[in-house]
Amino acid sequence: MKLVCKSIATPLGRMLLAAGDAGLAGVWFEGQSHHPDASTWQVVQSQCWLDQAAEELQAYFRGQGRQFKTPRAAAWGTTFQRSVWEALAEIPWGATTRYGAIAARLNNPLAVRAVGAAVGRNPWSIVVPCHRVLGADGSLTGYAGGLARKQELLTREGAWPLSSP
Amino acid sequence: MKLVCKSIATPLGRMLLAAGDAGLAGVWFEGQSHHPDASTWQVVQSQCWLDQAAEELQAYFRGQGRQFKTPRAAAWGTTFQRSVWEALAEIPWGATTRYGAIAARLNNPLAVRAVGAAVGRNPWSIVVPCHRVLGADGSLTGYAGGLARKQELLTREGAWPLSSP
DNA sequence: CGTGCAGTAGCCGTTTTCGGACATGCGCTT
DNA sequence: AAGCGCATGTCCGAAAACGGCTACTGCACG
Repeated sequence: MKLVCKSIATPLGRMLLAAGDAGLAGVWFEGQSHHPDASTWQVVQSQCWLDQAAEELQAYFRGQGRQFKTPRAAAWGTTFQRSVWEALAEIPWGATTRYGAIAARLNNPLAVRAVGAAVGRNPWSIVVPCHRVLGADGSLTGYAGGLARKQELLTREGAWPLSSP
Repeated sequence: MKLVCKSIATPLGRMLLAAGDAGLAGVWFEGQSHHPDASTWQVVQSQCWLDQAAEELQAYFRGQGRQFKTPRAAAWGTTFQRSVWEALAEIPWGATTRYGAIAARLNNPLAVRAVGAAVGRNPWSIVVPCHRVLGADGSLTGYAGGLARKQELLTREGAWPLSSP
């Protein structure tokens, strides 16, 4: 699948958006870990899904958008990873969950660590809210874009610091 | 690259031809070793390169065609493998060469064994005449389509048994 | 006696590493 | 004459290492 991409500015730094014909392929912070190799993608000014996603992201940062409706088209990922990402996508704005809870939902309660690894490779930063997953004790644990961004995102959503541990 | 394919009958068994937009992608005996996974290719009745190659193959088997002019478009292969396949393509009808000779031509005389491995993965059976490569002592050594076919091809070209070892 | 913290040992999918096996041929030893 | 070791690029399988984790343990404090 051929991908096109464009970069946008956000309050948390520049982000790169990528899309194919079928939908949004990914959203990454510049320089975050697990950033894919974008050298073969074609940089464009405008594209259907890119524009829609950019618009929704800006709305999110203005506090005016609480969910993303741009269709996603996974360009990578194993079966397990995709099932984790799907579960992530269902966490509503302002809510949080735990790695263990996701593992349990997948009927694989012992695969907690594997879930952590999969969450870390979520290709759609913010859009698929991997930042809403906390450790069993409510700690931030980790974030591919850096813990500072994770905390900032949760604060903006009023989900940090935790009210009820 | 999207590939289309079709199967044809030859005196040595059915063969599968595959092609992309730019040219012939490969020709394999049914069930030969290193046969690629064709399950995602679209089977077609007719296509520019497929038709030309099929015609040339039939002419070859009738003894009326001694070289193939259908353009090839490699869909796989490392740099090393492609250079080996290019060298193979230059062996004329009725002639034979040795694995060592090819390695020498590539300025890599020690890579004899690697040449053997690469020859074995030649995607264009017959069209790129990997059957014209013999062991240093003139033995048949191996053929992805089976030694019987290799011998039959060489016999048809009057290159077997060897006249001058 | 609680409480808190550090260390530890399992859990599981993915990634990375590693060791052979090959469509060989030359040179050297037995 | 037959056998062994080595050199080369690639693929493939097995094995090990590596994480955005957790629950449990043992120990040091009040």
